[in-house]
Amino acid sequence: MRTVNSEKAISDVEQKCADRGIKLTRRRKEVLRTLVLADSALSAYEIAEQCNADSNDPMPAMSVYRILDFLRDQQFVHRLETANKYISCSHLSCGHDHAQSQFLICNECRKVEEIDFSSEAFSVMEKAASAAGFSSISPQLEVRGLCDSCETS
Amino acid sequence: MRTVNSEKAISDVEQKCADRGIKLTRRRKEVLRTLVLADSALSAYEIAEQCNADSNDPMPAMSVYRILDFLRDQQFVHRLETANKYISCSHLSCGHDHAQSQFLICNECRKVEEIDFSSEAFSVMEKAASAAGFSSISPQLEVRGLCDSCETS
DNA sequence: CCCATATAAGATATAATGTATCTTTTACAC
DNA sequence: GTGTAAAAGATACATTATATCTTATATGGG
Repeated sequence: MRTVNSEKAISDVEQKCADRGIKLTRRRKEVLRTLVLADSALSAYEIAEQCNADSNDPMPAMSVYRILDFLRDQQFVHRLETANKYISCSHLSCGHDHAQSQFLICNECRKVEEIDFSSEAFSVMEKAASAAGFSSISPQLEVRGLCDSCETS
Repeated sequence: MRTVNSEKAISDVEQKCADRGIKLTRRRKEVLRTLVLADSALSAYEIAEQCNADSNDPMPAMSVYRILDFLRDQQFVHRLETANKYISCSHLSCGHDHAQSQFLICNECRKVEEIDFSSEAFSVMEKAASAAGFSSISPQLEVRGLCDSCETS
């Protein structure tokens, strides 16, 4: 569990919500905390399960989906389209915007790294896309692969 | 419907199967033909539906999944992980291998283009991945975006 | 303080996608 | 023809997600 900066991340999110005039309700905080503490990306039903493990007030899966929509709108959480799973943004405590997000996903251990590709890589891709008749490309990119430790083992 | 070279593509696949000593059965050919004729990527259940529209011998969805596994093993078909859909390989009639496949997917009209990124783009990404602790990355890449005609409209 | 309103959450049903497993059929070598 | 292996059929179920209607909570204006 990534406990070290978790509470700071959550209070930073609370601050951001206050700034934006939106509410980080108890339920929303539960979902966010679960994702921030998780070692890996979680499915919506896994999130519900983990929330319910710690609490006697069960979180229905439907609420998780609604809350994930909210958290994604606010860029606190990302959806990994290739995995049907959700992960907290790695920039919860940063002051600036992170419109772009690129993920490396290990096919073996499912570890996920959120990285920043160089703008060079992005412009190379945009050029290729443009040549193929695509005028713009999404800032979220998911690249599957093998992490170093899974590669060697 | 992309009828022009469809029959050629299918007979080329038949030839490849013969060369590889594997069977392109009637059912497998039905699924492949459906994908080759399709204007867009299809879900497994859409494939079943389309096969059944033309035939009075119903294709169960489970068979579609099995056949898709086969066709993907043989690289005749790709699975779009970000869309949970399947699409025929655009190189069915090529003689050489296509271990790599990159897709541009329009978020608006769902059009899919299979392209070849420059090896330069790939090596830039590999470098970024390596810096983040990933020793190898998948040759299949899916990039979402907007195609020219959806962008302008 | 109380009510009206809006937002959030709860509850239920169901759709869409995919896997597991066992049985039956078909193709093919002998 | 018969035995074997591959393919297809059939059934059940798991997982992921959406639709919709109801109930609860918060918040601002009288």
